[in-house]
Amino acid sequence: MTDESTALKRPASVDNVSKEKKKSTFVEKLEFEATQTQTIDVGTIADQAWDRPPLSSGWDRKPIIFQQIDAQAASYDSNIVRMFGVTEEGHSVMCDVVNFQHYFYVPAPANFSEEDIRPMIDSIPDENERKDFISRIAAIEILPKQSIWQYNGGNKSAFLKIVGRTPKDISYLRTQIENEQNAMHTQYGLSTMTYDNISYELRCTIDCGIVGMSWITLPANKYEVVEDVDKQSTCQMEVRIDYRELIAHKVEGEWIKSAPLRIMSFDIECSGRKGIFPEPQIDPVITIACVVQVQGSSRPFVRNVFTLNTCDAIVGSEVFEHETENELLMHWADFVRKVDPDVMIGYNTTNFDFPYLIDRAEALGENSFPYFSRLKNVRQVLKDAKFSSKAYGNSESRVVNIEGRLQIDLLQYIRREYKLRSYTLNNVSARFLGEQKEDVQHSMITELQAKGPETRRRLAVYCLKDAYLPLRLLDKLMAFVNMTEMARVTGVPMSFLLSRGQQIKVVSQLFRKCLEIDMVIPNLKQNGGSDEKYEGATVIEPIRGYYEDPIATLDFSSLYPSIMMAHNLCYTTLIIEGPTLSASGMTIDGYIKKRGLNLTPQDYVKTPNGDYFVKSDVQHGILPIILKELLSARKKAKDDLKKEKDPFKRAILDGRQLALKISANSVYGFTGATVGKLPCLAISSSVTGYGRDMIEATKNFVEKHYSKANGYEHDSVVIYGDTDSVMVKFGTKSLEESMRLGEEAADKVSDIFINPIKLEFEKVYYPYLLINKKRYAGLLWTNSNKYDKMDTKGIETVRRDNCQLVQYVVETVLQRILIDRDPEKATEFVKQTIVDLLQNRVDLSLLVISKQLSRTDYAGKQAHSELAARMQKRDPGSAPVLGDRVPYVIVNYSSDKNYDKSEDPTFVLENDLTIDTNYYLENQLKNPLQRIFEPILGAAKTNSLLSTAQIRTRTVTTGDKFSKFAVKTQQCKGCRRPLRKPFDTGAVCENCAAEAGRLYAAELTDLYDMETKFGELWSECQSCQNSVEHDVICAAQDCPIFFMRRKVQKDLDKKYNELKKFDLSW
DNA sequence: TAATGGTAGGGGAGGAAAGCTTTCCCATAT
DNA sequence: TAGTGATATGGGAAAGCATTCCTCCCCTAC
Ligand SMILES: Nc1ccn([C@H]2C[C@H](O)[C@@H](COP(=O)(O)OP(=O)(O)OP(=O)(O)O)O2)c(=O)n1
Ligand code: SF4
Repeated sequence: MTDESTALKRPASVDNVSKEKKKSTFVEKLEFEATQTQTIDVGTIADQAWDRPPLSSGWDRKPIIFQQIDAQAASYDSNIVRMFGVTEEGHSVMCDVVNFQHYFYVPAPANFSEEDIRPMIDSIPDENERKDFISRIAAIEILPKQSIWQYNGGNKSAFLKIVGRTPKDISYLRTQIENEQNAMHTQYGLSTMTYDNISYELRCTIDCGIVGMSWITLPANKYEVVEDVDKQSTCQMEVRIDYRELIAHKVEGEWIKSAPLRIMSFDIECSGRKGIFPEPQIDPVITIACVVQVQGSSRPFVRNVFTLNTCDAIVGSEVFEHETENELLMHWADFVRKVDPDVMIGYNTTNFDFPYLIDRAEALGENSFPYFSRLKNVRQVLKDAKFSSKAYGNSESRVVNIEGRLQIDLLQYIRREYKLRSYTLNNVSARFLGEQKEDVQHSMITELQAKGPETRRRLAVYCLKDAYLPLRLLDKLMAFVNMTEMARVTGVPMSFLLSRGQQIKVVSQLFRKCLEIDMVIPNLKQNGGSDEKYEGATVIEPIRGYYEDPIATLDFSSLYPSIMMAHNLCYTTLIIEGPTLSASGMTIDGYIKKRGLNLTPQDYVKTPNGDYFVKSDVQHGILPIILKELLSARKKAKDDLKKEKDPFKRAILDGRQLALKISANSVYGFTGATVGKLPCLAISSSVTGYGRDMIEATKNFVEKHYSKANGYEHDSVVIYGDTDSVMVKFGTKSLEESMRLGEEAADKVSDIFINPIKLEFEKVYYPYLLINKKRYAGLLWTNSNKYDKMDTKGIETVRRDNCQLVQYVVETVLQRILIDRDPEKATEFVKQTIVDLLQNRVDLSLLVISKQLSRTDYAGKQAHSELAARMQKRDPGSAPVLGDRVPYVIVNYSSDKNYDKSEDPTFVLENDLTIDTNYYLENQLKNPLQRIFEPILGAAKTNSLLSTAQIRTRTVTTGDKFSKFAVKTQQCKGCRRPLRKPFDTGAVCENCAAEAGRLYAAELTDLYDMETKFGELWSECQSCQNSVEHDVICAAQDCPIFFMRRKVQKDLDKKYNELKKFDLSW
């Protein structure tokens, strides 16, 4: 779509170039190719350096080899599967996979043959219904297949494969057959149980062996080229191929490589009214910035900004100015089509940028705007989507279809992969990129936009920076690489990784494996999901206390997956569930005979849970195979981790192996998911049953073997253990000795169990503070020379539902106790902190608590949910929504309920509300500290440290108790006596008037200190915003600097006023 | 055309329930 | 405006309060 209407009013003016001499450091960072700043062709943005490489002639007679980025059924109503991808040279490809026919299976009735098919269908009484049925059928075949329940009642081997054309046909046919009233069922005994209904999005890719982000070869002469005039897409190559002709490459050898994908990151700015979040019906889009980079390269090759109204030039970036918003939007859409990105990324693009652009264009009546996908005639529309899972929480989003372009919203990725207190771009970039990001409020954006080309330039630079950050995050977090790996290992398209859960990954793998061995999966009727729970793992009752001897930790590696592999637990190997067998009153022998199964007692095992499974030499389970693959991918990741030295990269690699571990554990979880596609509690509860037996056996073995009775110096004690681990006190004081015993014990225990079950000696805690189940801390040693780090589990240092002050204090206290071994120093620190807190000297940012808003219908009132509701009333646009974390502080208020006292930190700053320091002492600090100190100092000392009375005396003696009243009743600056209004006009009372000179000087010093402090903060912000010539306008909620700057500013104002009073009295 | 891995567990907060004390009202004795 | 003895005592209901227990919720360890 060429677009003459997006004429640029004016190329970036030449005058402005001179200003570039004094550009900020950020802009210099942005600068990469001076040639790119030349003036731009008016009217069109064709012929740019960013065009894809031209096709060589005769390409259509050679094989097409490309990396596929998205392969999904084109629609519910068609049998075309549409693939988009990129070749190694960077050519864009769209390939329609044709002739694929969707299908499902039904067990054939007894003694059924080809000849019976027609009469059976003819038995449908209603003529229209029959015709409808027949018209949707493409074919029916009788095929030998096994149900995955082969031993558990489903030992049919002949299946009818019902072939339709489109997913819609299949859905119709299935509904007919599953209906118990249907004549084929009542007259011919056709089962109403259907098999192999996988979501149509995956069906074809599974059958073709295509996994997410894999390479495809379209052999020469096997594909058909779509002529330019008929092209539906904007891709360079548009072809069609029969699904049987394409070659899907396994991800191995050379096919591990990646195509040069184009990633475009963008960000938009909207003007807003004061205190109101921008609304697309009213508030215009004023700036859009884009940065485009090839995956894997280190430098963007396009940077540009689309502005409303004029804007001064920016070195290293193109500036496109527009007179109207319509032009701006249309020009941007045109740019997207021209630069043709394979991947579009940003921060919160799913819930903000894309919906805003589309809604805004609609509000402006710009109907031709929402066409920036790779399909020319497909409109981009918004659809509401909900996601709900225990692990990822509940959330709502508005998704937009952009055919052929992957969307990666970094916010969503980071939310899933990293547990953070706050997910604002400011906080995320501070954490991962080590730099604060200034945050400009919407009313300020409006001001910048209104003033002139220079401030608009500032806005544009700000927007550019925000557009570039997601790219840097993508790179630094290796998000694209990790997602590619996950898509390839689990087989799902990359887009599923952010929009779907764990189930779909398991389903994808399960169906692939079943297809290979001719097995079919029943479609269980969704019976509303019974909320049946089963018994999980054992947590050994801890022997609580503070241990100054080394505690060795033994841990089964990948416990549940290895149990499933060792005992061959799978759908395909289940003979019968324990409860069912006992209900029937039969013995297992009797049952096997009755079923006519050819199994001897050596062929199967009974799990601790009482269920029976066949051994792997009879039938090797599918789940164990899947697990093996997942674990080997994990092992690779763990090996990379071992090699890496850089701490940040290690953290990233750790995340990668963790994601793979969770996927493996989710295979177990999937069998226990009663609301899932294929629950099988026999498997999941057998797994946990084995696990319980194993931890018990391990504990017993260790305690029995390492005992005086057995010739050792001490009796060992297992002081704690959770699911797959035991913490052993061997009794020795020597670190080396405990490590040696740990190694040895791990080997001995491993020998008891079947492969691949393995107990590993992991680490020694020394010293070790065991507070409670799932709560402990200790110094972690993996070698006896130097401890690795302090490790804390479950306690406040790793939790996000308290304030950072608590985290900081607890962390410091633990360090002083565990590392310095100096509890005295720890108590001193606590005392000082409490004094600081009660005297309001603790920075507000340390007092912010945040909790996730995880539902819409809370049963009771909660601090965070009530605050969210109040904020909703103040400004609906900026209030937290489902799935967001709500930051709040507890302030003094007339109610004693926390849900009344919670308040938005920014609101607190703006309205000068006072913090309820007592809450932070009593409800935040006290209990966690008590739990730590008590095992070490004893109850008496701890109580005296933390008792209210003691704290009060300590605090009062330090004075300054009146500071919080200072605002209300004016006091003499000298003696603090309340000023008597008519007599004492100035800052000091009559009595102190003589001393006024000295006091004034003291005040001046104070003021000077504050000004210095403010100056420091100010210049910190200026360096953050990379400009010393501009005022600081940032209001970043997560930045501690912001809070300090505001507080000092307020204090300064107060001081000025006080000093003014001196003037009066003199 | 729905889709959502599992269980165990600590700990904070709110709110109902149960228990205790105080207050109030009434009947009765003097 | 109509009706008025005064006082002490005990019992029981109602009200107020503190405590306990349970449930919800968050987030974490496996
Ligand atoms: N997200 C998780 C984490 C754990 N588990 C279960 C299955 C695990 O096998 C078992 C033990 O958990 P670990 O955290 O010790 O993890 P693994 O033993 O699987 O891996 P490894 O110990 O090798 O890191 O708990 C689970 O179901 N889901
Ligand atoms: S407050 Fe200052 S340091 Fe913090 S993000 Fe804003 S500009 Fe940067």
